Amino acid sequence: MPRSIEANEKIKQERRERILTGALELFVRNGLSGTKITDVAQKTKMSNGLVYHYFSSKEEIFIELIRVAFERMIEACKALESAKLDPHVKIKYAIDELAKTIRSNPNACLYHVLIAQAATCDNIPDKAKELIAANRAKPYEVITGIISRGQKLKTIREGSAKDLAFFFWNTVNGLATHQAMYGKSAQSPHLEPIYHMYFQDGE
Amino acid sequence: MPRSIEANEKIKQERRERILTGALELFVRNGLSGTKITDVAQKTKMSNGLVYHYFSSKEEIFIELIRVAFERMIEACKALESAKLDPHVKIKYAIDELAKTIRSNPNACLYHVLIAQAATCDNIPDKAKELIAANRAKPYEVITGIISRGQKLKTIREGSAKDLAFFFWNTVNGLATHQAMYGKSAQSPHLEPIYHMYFQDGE
DNA sequence: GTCTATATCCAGATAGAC
DNA sequence: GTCTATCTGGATATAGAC
Repeated sequence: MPRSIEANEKIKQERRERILTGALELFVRNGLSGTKITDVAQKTKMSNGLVYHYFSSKEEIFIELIRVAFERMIEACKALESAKLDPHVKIKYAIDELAKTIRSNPNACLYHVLIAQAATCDNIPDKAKELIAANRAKPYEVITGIISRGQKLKTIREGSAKDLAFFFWNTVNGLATHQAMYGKSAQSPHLEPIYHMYFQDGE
Repeated sequence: MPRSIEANEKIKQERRERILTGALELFVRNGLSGTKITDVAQKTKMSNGLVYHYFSSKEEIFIELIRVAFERMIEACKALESAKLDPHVKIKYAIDELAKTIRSNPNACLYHVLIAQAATCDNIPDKAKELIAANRAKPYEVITGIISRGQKLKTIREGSAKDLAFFFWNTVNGLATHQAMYGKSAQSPHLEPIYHMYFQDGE
């Protein structure tokens, strides 16, 4: 019965997805240790045991989420890096796109918050720490690089490019956290104040 | 023996302080549910049971920390509100003072982070939620008010005062989180980019 | 006031039926 | 593949000695 093997594989993937999506929201709201397997099971309408059929432990779910979060983040960074845009346009584009994604894609939003939170936590699996250590710098480097180039061209304000990159990601984290907390009901802040950090007036 | 009663009272206060300080750091790094009473006991060099002599539960410690955190925050807000400064000077002053405190006072810094984290969490005691609900808006209102007045005087950029206040506190949270994570080893970002959100060049 | 020992409970993870 | 029942460990909180 080759047909059913294929179908099973599909179910398997769908189940894993459901667990990951449900756990993501719970981890963001309650943290790793604050989330019980029972919570994940309830949220995904599965039994306790079934969750363990797809993941060998709660931590494994967490690690997988962190892995995917960085995978997407790094991918987006690379796309941004290689885009054919002037640096100052690129920065504005990055802000706008990230804000748009955060507002329209709850899942992507939660991934941002997960990374932000995980980076400040001590009691997460070693594997997750390794992933964070290995990937954390990349987004900062990309933004720092773009800003530096813009500064050489005088289209981005002078000042420490690293600091500007820090505030860039801090803004993104803040928007994501805000959106994750208040959801659609929240009025999303306008981004003009952020532009002013990077660009002269009239840009 | 009235002398020893007095002395005991002093010990009691000192012990409570030690527990609160130790727990604060642990809660920030590991979250409420990620922090075990044993961790608190170890960090404060007390026995497990002694901690329970001063606080009836882990959650009570947490609630007390949230209470103190807001108490200080609100106090600082009121002081700022009633200061005799032009609005735009006041905003710059607030940014500078908050940044300075965060950099030089690890404890104050952790209080900022605790509030920021707690506000996004679901699995905290009801009492803590109430405290957050009751106090959360105040700091935003204060900053929004100052900005509005500055905008009327044309010394602060136009735009949604609420949004500017949002970015204000997001910046503070980001600086505090950064400082709490990397401590003294971290290079603290320069604040010029932040000023640009609020003030025209040449201010 | 402080400690050790322990009761109790709950969450993570497994086993085995269906 | 899915469920229920259960084992096991560890964490909260308490009791009682000093």
